[in-house]
Amino acid sequence: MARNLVFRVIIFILIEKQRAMAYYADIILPLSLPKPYTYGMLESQEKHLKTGMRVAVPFGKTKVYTGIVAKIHQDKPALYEVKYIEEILDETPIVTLKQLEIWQWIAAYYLCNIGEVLKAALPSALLLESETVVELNKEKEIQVEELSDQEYLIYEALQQKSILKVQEIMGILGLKKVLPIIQAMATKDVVVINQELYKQYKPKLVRYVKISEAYRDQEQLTAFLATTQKAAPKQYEVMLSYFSIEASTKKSITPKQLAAAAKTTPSTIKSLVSKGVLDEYYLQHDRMGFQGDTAGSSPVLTPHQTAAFEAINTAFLDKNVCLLHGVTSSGKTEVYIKLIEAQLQQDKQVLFMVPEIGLTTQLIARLQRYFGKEVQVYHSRNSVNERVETYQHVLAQTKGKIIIGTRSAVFLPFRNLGLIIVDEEHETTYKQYDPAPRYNARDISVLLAQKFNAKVLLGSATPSLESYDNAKKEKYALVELTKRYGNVLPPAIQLVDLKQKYKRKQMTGHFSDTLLQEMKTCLGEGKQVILFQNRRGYSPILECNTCGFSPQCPNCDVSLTYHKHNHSLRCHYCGYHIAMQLQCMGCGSTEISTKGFGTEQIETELKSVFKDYKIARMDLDTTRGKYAYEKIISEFEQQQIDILVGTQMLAKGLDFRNVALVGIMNADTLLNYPDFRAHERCFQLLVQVSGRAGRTKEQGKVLIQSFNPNHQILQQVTTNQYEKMAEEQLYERKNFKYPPSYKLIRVVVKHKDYNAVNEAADWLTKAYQNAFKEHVLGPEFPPVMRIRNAYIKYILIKVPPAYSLQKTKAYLERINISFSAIGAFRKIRLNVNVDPY
DNA sequence: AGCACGCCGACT
DNA sequence: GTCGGCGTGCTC
Repeated sequence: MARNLVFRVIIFILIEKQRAMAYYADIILPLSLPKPYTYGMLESQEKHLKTGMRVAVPFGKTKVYTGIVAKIHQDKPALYEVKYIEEILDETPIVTLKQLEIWQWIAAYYLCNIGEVLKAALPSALLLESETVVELNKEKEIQVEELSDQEYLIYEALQQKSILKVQEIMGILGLKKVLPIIQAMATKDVVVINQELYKQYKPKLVRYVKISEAYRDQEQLTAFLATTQKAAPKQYEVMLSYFSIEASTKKSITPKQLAAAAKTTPSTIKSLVSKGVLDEYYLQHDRMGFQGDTAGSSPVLTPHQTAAFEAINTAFLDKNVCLLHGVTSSGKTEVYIKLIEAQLQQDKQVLFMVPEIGLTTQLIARLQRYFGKEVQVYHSRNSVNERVETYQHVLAQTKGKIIIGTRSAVFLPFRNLGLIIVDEEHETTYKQYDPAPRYNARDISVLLAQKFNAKVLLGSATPSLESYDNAKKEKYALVELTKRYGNVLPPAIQLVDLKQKYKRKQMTGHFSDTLLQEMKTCLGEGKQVILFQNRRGYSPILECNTCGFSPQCPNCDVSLTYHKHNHSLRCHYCGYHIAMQLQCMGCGSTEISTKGFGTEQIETELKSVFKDYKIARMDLDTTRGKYAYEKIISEFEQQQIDILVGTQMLAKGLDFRNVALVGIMNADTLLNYPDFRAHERCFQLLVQVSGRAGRTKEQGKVLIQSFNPNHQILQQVTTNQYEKMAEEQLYERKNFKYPPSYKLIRVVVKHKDYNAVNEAADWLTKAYQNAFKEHVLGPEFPPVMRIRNAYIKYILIKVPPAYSLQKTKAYLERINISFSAIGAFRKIRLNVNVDPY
């Protein structure tokens, strides 16, 4: 009896000890899962593993994913058996604790899963994925006769290519279900199945040559040169060139460089390498090296800029965020540079956020001129490997204290951040719409700065109403820069009444006589013109004059836009396109007219009026390639283009010296946009576009064509009354319960079945109304109610300022969970967008 | 997000 | 009868 008890106690202690020794890790997987998953680890792994490292873990039956360690603990999960971490992928953590905290915050605030945040935050090359690959089993003699037809096909393919991916096998067999076949072959030992974790990031290695150790010896070398001079004159040449390059530069020598210097081909060098005279070696190279001079000297500020600079510094003494409201071309950049300089002196990192990288080449060039290789650029147009390099530089603080980046740059692993500048803070590109996380990088900047006790400077000529409101309520500091650089006068803005012009037949196409006259004068003086029309293509609607039929997209609820340059009809939502129809698809009539107009049509009209001038167009269609933007911009800068037609791309801080006239073809489309922010947006866009005119001493001119020239917003644009506009709009927002007074949460219901969407949206609306009463709007179809064959319905929840946003969200999530629990609604796609603007 | 499992229609 | 479609549920 007593012995039994002792025995039991010993067993108990052993088990407890065992249990106490076991370590577990909560892993964030880059998938849309509600919470991290717990994995076990071996004792040897436990010693190395730290929070923030990447691990490879099996997930599901076939896949291996890269996850991030969120927590290491000793609580054995009671409800399931854990799987084990397959491999630790990092020596040191690549995600900092601060980043993990931010991820958590984003997931909670924007109502998404932390895995989705992870996917957005890390460069994809850091997230390896497994792929099932099949290889022939070399250990075994294969009896071909014993294979089935399908198995034989695979066997045959494996003779050609030693490793096949599952995808490829699907192609070979023309079948979707191939795994059972492969598994059968594996049990017969014909093939082996492997999980290939492929490392996506490859450092760029550059090949160099140097003289080998043996030939560093003078005698050896002289002997070699003596024999080569006659026998192989080319090789002799190469060696001479080698020494002359080595003498003049201390840098490493590439074979290409050497071949060029000796006027020979790489094969000569190859033979020198095989003779052992030259040695090849490799060095890791950065993909985005900055080669250029740094003028270094800091800019000299004008008195106004100095005042602003000092005001910002003073503001930062007691506020963490400062809004810099500086009119277009007031020289905000110089102020930024001064601020960055101050941070660098304290050895701090600086994040410079820009709305879109393609339009910032001028800015990058300017910053590089001052800060040289300290400037790193991070954006989605970088290749995946380029992004990894920047990520690692920021993490290790090896180089690049200044990061210029688009919204995803807020996810970089900063260590010692001192300042975040958000340029053009009103831009909507800071908000990510799809996929989740639907975050606003401007708002995350504020949070990120908080973590580092760093400062945020929001800069804009037309601040967003939220930021302006925050400044008015003294949550943010406000600094204004009201004078244009060099005291250039703001452009003279004039409205043109289209109603009258049409009535009096003073229109040529879409141009009023006033606009044409101004253009002629301007071009005659050798100046450039910018024309703005916020719609691409030739015309958005095609209509048959006989039957009224107009071609629609089969997948979306929109009419197809006519694109003249490639004679196509395109859908701007899903990319569907067909050839331009010469006959009506409904009745066969050839009388087809166009309705509405886009940039292409303006371009066409221009070409017939201004035959002697070079005309170019800048919109999504003409800026597709990696350097397409840059090309158009530099051509325009160098005045190879006289008239530039474009969409809102033109509005972004481009600095063209020689533009004297800006024409806005039609301001009404902007005003009539069905969105509570339409007026604010219209004002911002028009002011930004106008700012492109007259950036030198002479006053620029802006003409705004509109059917509704008395509209208050247009009036406020012409008189440049930002404050008045802001006050009025803020008042209206408050009255109609919109941001910034109220918070908005938009729930989007999506499915290909029309009725299912309606029913689901109705159910949800009722449930929300129960909880939030009159603060629920909708359900409502958006302007385009079907995209890519899926119907969409919106429900809007307005959260009053007095309500707790957190509680509202918790409630909302609970409703959404009960929604998904209803079988009939399970197929419905639901997404939640917090601050959907 | 995959992927397997299970149920149902089209066709050898 | 089978193949392959899609809806459903699970993955530590």
